[in-house]
Amino acid sequence: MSEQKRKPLKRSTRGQTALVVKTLGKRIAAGEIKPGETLPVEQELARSLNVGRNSLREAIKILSAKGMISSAPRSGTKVRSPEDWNMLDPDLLEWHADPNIASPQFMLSLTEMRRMLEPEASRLAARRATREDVAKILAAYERMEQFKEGEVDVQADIDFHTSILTATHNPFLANFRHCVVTFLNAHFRYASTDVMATASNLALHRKIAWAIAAGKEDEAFDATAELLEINREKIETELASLQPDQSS
Amino acid sequence: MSEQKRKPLKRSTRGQTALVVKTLGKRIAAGEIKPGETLPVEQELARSLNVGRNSLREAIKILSAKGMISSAPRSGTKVRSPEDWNMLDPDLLEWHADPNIASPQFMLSLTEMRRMLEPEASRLAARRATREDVAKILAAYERMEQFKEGEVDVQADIDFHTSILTATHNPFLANFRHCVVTFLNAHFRYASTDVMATASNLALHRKIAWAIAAGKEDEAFDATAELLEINREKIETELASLQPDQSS
DNA sequence: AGATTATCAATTATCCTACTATTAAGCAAA
DNA sequence: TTTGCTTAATAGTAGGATAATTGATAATCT
Repeated sequence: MSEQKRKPLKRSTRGQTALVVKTLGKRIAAGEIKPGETLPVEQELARSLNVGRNSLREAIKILSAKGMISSAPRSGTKVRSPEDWNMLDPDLLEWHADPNIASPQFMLSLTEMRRMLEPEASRLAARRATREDVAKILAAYERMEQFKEGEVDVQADIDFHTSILTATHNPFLANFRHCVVTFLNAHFRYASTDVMATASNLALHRKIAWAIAAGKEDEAFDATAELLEINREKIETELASLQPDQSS
Repeated sequence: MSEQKRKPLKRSTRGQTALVVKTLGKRIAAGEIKPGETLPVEQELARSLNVGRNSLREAIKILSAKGMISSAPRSGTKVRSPEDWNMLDPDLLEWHADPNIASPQFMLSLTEMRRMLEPEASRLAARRATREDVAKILAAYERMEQFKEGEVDVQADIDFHTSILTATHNPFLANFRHCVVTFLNAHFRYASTDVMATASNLALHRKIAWAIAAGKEDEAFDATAELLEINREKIETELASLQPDQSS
């Protein structure tokens, strides 16, 4: 028995912290652990999650950095109020977009943000895009075009809007791309694909790309506003059909 | 001396991690440690910062959560490209607004965001504000009004704009308050106070508050747009005077 | 009795040591 | 030059010990 390996456990030695972050983060985002509630004490929580105390603590620190929880000696670790959460953090966006968690309100709020930012972003892109920026936008559009009606390349759509945001050369707008990515991925899961893959949808994207490439600021703005307006209407009817009763 | 306590070191037992986060975060934000560069190995870095390895690791995890660095065994911990940083994180905003770090470009980008979001936010506030929301907005305005010409209550100004963003009942817009807070604080440090404490500035704020309270969406939008437009012009002239040569 | 102060105990914060798994880099063989 | 193996450097994980903070409780004083 001297050669006994004695560790048949799968016990991955890597990614423990990230796993705990995701587990707790999703539970909190889902409201499973409510604001104001106190988490179990370190030792107990670490044991129940099958990780060492260090891994748990590092996960706790990460969630604290995202504004979801706060710790203090003697008081324990508590879930903070949702208005303190950094909702624009990529992880929080992803967790909230989870099919089991995402609310219509979440999607509508994202849509509102897009309608405020993206038309103006297209205008700025038309003003400031470099040759490389324009090339990326056009390349993304061409990938969208190569798909037939009824099909849809979400990644191409994402790249299209992301490259426009990047072309504004405004770091905050560029960061907003996470919202767009989250929204489009979630929308793709919900919506019937024909919503995104219509000929008119493609035509509008082309109009935007050309306007930016030609430096026509107003046209870029208007076309983007039109695209998002159409999008908004579809979202609202889709969400309304998902839960027809809205009156309380 | 036999009773020497042998711990004359200040060695605070609290806040080590937060201190390391701030130290490294600011260094990275300032470009002192450049993207792609590798940090010293854990042991060495912990020693040079006078903290234990755990505290350092927790700080590293927090900075990773903000997108500033990434770690891997054998490769070390590297500073990521700025486009990966979560610029909307409150800490990153604060670090970048540091007088020794903040660039005119940073302030202009923030101004751009404000001009895109806040007029529309005022419109939404006019549409959705509850009685409590309106009360907070009016209270903040009254505090601004109580100051005489030439003086300025930055906190009241911050509360004014924050309460409007909250009144939109859009969690992403509400989160944008960190940008406004950062901007106003930084602006207050830079600008001569008379820029913010003019009678016309106050009058515009009152117009906004009343429009929201009365539910007049278009008026709220227009007044906010006007306020920010005036702001933008002042910012641009201020920044231009700070560094008159822009040609390369 | 009511208020103030002192004590206690629960909990996180920090530090330390040991061990593991990963992987870049160096080296040898084909 | 390419391929494959070995090695060593590094972050990841674990668990224990101690310190400091602070909410709760008991004790004391007015």
